[in-house]
Amino acid sequence: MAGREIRRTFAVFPMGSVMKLTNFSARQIRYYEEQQLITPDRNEGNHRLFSLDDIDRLLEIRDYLDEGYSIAEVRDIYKRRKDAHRTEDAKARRLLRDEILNSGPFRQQPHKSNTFNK
DNA sequence: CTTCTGACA
DNA sequence: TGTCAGGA
Repeated sequence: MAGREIRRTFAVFPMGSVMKLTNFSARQIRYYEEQQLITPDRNEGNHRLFSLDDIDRLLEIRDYLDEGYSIAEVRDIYKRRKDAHRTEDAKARRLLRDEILNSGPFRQQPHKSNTFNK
């Protein structure tokens, strides 16, 4: 996580900007934070600071809402999305681990009982 | 002036 | 969800 990545997660936008960019009221934005849909940072004065990722998510939430989904349903959508991403991640790690274990200096010697004949 | 939390006449 | 209070 560096370079391009940190820029999307770097929180710098104040409430007022996010309100204009998303057309949501401060009340709604704070509520979505309570629902764990976004996780803005805070500055020295306890004022929220939003990242581009936060804004993207809010715009996405607006789309779901416009499509008729309830906030509870949107919350579930992200929960499922995260779970799917996790199992996918675990799968990738297992494959990588097996790859490392079965090649190079960590290669496991296939133990044959008959190394003589043949 | 902007944003924050808590509360609901 | 809106809105008002009282503070930072």
